[in-house]
Amino acid sequence: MDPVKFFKCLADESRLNLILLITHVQSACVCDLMQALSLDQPKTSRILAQLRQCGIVQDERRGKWMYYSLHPDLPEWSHAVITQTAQQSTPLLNNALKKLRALQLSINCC
Amino acid sequence: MDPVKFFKCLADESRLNLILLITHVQSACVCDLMQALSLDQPKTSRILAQLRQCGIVQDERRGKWMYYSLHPDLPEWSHAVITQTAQQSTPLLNNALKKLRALQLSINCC
DNA sequence: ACTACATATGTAATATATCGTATATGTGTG
DNA sequence: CACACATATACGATATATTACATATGTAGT
Repeated sequence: MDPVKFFKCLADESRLNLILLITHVQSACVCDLMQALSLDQPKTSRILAQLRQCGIVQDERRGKWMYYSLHPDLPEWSHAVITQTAQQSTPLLNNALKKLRALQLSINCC
Repeated sequence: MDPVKFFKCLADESRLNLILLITHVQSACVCDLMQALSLDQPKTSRILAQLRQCGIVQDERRGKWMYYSLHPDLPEWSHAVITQTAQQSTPLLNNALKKLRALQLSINCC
């Protein structure tokens, strides 16, 4: 994992929030993530693809849905950076996390 | 310290290497840093200004020279991220660190 | 005050990243 | 196989970041 590429992924509000949301809930589908952060679908998908290419997340298909989670082979140092950061809370992230958890409990989708 | 702004500072090879060099040697002047990384003077100075504005480093004048060091008020989480990353070694950084230490021992400047 | 040296900043050109929109792909269901 | 839904990608427009070069500022010594 190249440190510069890694930090570029964290250097954008939407990307960072997606990473932190996934870190908090272990695994989530695109539709829940985009709703939680009020992002549009192409943007969400594009960002997740970027994070996947970088090795930060992995995807897994379950029926129609794609589930994203932190990549299990993430080097320890980068994993540590992410968990350090996940403990920092911003209003936006807190709010999104609350929404995401509610979505995951509901039976709407996924 | 806004996480996104912070990670933007780390998301560039020159900026990251400057931060990591400073982390390793505690304190260094601009001329030593630019030589160690083979960067030109305006670029080095501009980057250090950027990092200062972001609260990552502080500067201190000693005669003609400006010394840069990590900012003492850096929040714990960002300090942890930097030290985590500083333990990762890349050939470029190792080489620059060796050069920087040699420069700091010499009596050429500073 | 003049000079040499260390560092900082202005500015325009260029490169890079991001976004919105349209469209494509993949999956399950009738 | 037609349709609905979830997700992915292509592409042009726009914003943002980076660089190179010139020049400015600050400091010490004479």
